[in-house]
Amino acid sequence: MKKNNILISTGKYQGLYFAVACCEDVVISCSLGRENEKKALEDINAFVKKSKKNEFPYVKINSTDSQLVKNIGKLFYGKNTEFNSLEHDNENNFSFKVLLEVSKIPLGEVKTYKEIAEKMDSEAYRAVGNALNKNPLPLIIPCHRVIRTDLSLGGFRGGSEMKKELLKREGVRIKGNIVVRD
DNA sequence: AAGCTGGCCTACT
DNA sequence: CAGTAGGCCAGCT
Repeated sequence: MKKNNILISTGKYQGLYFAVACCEDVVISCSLGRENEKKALEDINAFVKKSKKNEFPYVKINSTDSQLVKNIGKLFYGKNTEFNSLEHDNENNFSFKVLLEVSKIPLGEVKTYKEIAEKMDSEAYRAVGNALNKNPLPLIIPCHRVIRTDLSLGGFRGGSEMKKELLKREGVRIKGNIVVRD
C-alpha cells in the first residue's frame, strides 16, 4: 500500500481527544483517548513515522473522519462498534497474524499472550507482546484484551491503569490487578 | 550479520 | 504470596 498522502485529523469525544491517520479509504492508525489534542497527536505521530518504514495492517472505512473519531471514542468507553476486517499487504507477516487473532476477541472477554501464541502454533510469547506493543490501531485492534497467563494485566502503551479502565468499562471483572475469568 | 530488546513464561527460592 | 533468573522468539539495529 502506498503511504503518501497520509491525512491526520483529531476530534473530541466525551471530553477526550482522539486522532486518526487515514490514507485514501483506510485507517492506518489511531490514538487512545487523551486529555488534549497535542497528546493525541504525539500518540499518533509515533505510529505514522513507523508505518512509513514498515508494513502494518489497516482497515477500510466508509465514513467521514468525524464519524470515525466518534466510533473510536465509543470503543474507548466500552461500547461495541463494528469496523471492517483487518487487511495487510503481506498476510504471512507474523505480527499481522497476531493482530488478526487479537481482533477476534469479543468485547467483554480477554485472552492471554500465551493463548494467542498457541492459536498460531507458536511458542513465541514474547514476540506476541512485541507485536502488540507496536499495534498501530489500539482499540480497533483490542490489544488491551490480552493479559498475562497468571491473569495479571501486563503492559499497555497507555499504561496499565488505562488498560484496567478499558477492561472494566467493557464489563471485565478485575480484583486488584488480577482479571477474574469464569 | 550478530547482537539487543521486549506489553512473556516457567521454575524455583 | 513476591521476586527473579534463564529461557523463548520475531524484529530491529
